[in-house]
Amino acid sequence: MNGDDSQPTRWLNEREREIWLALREFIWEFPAALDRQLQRDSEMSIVEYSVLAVLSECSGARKRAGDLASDLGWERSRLSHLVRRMESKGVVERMHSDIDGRGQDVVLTAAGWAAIRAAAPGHVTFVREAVFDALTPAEQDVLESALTRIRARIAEDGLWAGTAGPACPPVEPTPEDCGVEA
Amino acid sequence: MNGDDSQPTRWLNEREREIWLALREFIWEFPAALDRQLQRDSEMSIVEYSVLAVLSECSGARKRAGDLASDLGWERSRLSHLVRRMESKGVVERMHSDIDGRGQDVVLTAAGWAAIRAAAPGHVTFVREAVFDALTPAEQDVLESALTRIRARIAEDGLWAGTAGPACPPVEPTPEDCGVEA
DNA sequence: TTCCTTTAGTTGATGCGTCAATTACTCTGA
DNA sequence: TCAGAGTAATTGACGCATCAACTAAAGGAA
Repeated sequence: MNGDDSQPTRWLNEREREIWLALREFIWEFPAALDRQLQRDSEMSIVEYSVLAVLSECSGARKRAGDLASDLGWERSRLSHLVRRMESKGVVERMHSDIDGRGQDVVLTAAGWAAIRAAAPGHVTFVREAVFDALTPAEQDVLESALTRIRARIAEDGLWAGTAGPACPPVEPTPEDCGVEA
Repeated sequence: MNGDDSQPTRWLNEREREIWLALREFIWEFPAALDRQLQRDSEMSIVEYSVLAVLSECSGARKRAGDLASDLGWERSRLSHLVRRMESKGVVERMHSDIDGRGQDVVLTAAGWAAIRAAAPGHVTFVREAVFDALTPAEQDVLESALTRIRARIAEDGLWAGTAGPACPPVEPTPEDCGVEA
């Protein structure tokens, strides 16, 4: 796909332009809006939330740094920098792995648990009200299918990088599972 | 909307979680994919492209910095930093305004024209093939309507910042309009 | 064991966006 | 005509992401 000069460029028509502008605005503003909601209500960024969320879902609230990075679809170094900053805020800790001398585990602290438990309801409510309450189930299906097809097209071209993993847990964070007091 | 603790949080169910993960991945990866395509094929970023695109569509390929910033939905300072970098690459120039001593006009140079004319076909083709060729017209309508409603919901909450303007011209850049040779 | 390769994670340099402060100019009203 | 308020744009500091080294440990083969 693309890179073929033999055909004249098919420019967008008026209707397509409208749709494209809506899509374009959406992809720039929606992530920023997620960030603003969390910053406003919970004083954390969406990326910090993502880390806490993934940790809260794994047993012992503890995970190898590399696994965490690949769950999130991030580079190791991005996670490393972020974990350092989060450690200084006291929401996570680094502990060296029992099984691999090179490894570092990232662990949720009690403060981290408190932070994710406080932030999750507001975040999920925001997503539910902004997205799910705004769309019928049929529209939700079309949306998912459309986005998935767009993704597949771009992946064919080798331009879809990440499996920007789970994160933003739609399920309730349950410290009990991990032996940490709520 | 939001901020109401009186009702229990409505967590996402399995189906909603699936949809949310698809949407979430999409909003993080799609902008990055646009950037990669332009970087790969035209050695420019999507934000540089946006500036060139807006300029290419205005008469004289020249526009007040402030107007340009608001067209793009950006802060003035972001544009100022970017224009400085682009000026050093030779694709735009700054000239002080005739009508307002405080003002600066940003002007497309001949090299800037060449750059946008070379990049636009590939970019538009990428968008067409990734988005429009992947969706039926009915799906395109649902998509636009869904995104617009989500946007409206978030705007009610005061969390939708920008009118991330036009940019990424779906129409062919035409230097003739501006009295610059192709 | 010893050497070599691979892997885990960190670090520092760089680039970009945001925010607050600053400069320079315009506009308004006494 | 001049003081004060408002506006246009720039600048510098800071936070975060990316990339290219770099350190340290694991794994494999002779």
